[in-house]
Amino acid sequence: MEQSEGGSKKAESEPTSKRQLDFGGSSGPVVIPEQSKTSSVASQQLKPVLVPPPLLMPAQASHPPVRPLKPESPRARPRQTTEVKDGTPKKQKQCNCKHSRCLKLYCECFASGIYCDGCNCVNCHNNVENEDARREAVEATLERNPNAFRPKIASSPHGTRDNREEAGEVLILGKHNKGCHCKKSGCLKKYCECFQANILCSENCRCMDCKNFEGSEERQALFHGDHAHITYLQQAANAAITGAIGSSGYGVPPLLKKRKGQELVFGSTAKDPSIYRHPQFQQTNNIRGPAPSSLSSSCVGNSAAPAPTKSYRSLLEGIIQPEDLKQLCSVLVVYTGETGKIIEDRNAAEKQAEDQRESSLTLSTRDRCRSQKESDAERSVIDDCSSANQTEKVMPDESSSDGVDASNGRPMSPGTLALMCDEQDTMFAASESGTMGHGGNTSSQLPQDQCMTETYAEQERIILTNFRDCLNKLITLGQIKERKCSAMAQIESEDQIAAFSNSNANARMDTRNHQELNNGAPHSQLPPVMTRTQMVSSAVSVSAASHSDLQSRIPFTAENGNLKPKNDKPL
DNA sequence: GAGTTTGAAACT
DNA sequence: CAGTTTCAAACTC
Repeated sequence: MEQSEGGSKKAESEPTSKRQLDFGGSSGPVVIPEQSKTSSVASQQLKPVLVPPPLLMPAQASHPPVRPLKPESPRARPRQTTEVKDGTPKKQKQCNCKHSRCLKLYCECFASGIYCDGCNCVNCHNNVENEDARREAVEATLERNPNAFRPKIASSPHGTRDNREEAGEVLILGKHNKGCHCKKSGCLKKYCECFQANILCSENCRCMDCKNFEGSEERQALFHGDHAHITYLQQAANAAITGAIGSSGYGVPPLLKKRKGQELVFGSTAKDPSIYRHPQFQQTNNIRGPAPSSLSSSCVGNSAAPAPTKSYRSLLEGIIQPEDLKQLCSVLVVYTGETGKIIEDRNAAEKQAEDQRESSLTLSTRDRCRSQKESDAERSVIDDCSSANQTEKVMPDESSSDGVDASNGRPMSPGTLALMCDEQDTMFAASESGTMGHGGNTSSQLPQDQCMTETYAEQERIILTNFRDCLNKLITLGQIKERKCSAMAQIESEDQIAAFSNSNANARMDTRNHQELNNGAPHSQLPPVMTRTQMVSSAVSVSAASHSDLQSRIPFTAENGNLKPKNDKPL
């Protein structure tokens, strides 16, 4: 090992000026200004802080992992932690390295990209005076791992903001890039980098007997009690961990314990971890909490398969994607165009009729009644469309291809425009121009204010009614999926128990089952699981069906920007 | 504060 | 890439 070369206890010898340390090229750290001292650390010089680019977010900033905002172990040695409050480091960590010369990632200062300063290390080379050695060490480290100085905690699109957690002043966002590999700590101690960074373990982790997942009773307890309570719960957690580990090794429940070189019985070979996103697939070891199932408790992963994601996932997550929403919005936009077309055509017809009658009468109440009747009829037609059983899909740009966008001069209500917010780029401008009419001649195309109001109301009613139906369909689909997941989980659990009770049993059956499930192939005992594509297709087809059905039922077509009755049907 | 435990990093 | 060793922080007593 590299050992002492004349202990240079550097704390007194080093300047603490900000410096750009060379971390080997563009990936090197960026100096951030020395933090102003706080009263609590007035006696301490803050180190020049160097963080790898990109600049880190407060909650995930340092590398190694930031200290949790809460809880801070009551026994934590005060001098060691980099307390972060409101993103402001209050105190720099001081390492105690003895054998690494502070030139390896063992050293938190070095790993954080900062010079040692005021540390208790021995034979430190992580200072200006040993810049060459330090640079070599940095290069060697980067050679081993190019991301060595990058943040370990990546913000995650799947990060969760759980109300309960937020209430407990804990923000759980991001995930560990490499994941932890804890075996004995239950990921509820600061040994665990995830826990230390105040994040949930993720599918990147290969930990055993993980309790650092959303819904974990132990974990929640840690974040909700007062300090004494936390201590008590920590002890309880310790007891739980100790007891769980027992003589049999890791705290994986016997039924679920992973045998070395063998897949974890439950779902270790699942290709799609999203299957675990259902709460019923989340870890519930020793938990009788929110998670309704007693399935897998271990987040033991497998190199071939990521461990389950442990944060709560909506039933519709993975089914409804942003693009799906966009599509749905597009469908709504189409409806807007269609209904606007209908209404405008109706108005035009009315106007024409009026013109023909000319000076005879003013607009009669009879027309009003007729308008109302028609709108009711149209609404019923569209409502009907919601349940149409078609599978045609609607492409987002279909509205434009139909020539039924707002550029045709159809009025759009503010509410409808709001619905179209996601279509701003392509739709909003068009709708604006549409509102203005061709050539911007508003007065010549728009009906009277009263008619506009009625038009808006009617249009919105139609659109929103249809949208409501779509949402109802989605709810139904989610419920279907929930039921299937529940059934699946139950049968899975029974399979495991049976497999383990049989000494010859192994994980292959479960593996196969999971593969089947994840491939959407029929489970031997289960109805086929609806895949995301199927769900989305179904959901979208609700809209698409409505749209296409609407198209076929609406007695108008848009040609050359003008509305014309289909088949010369009379209005 | 000494000793132990733990898990990441480094090494083989 | 898996197993082992080294290391320093976290933790216990």
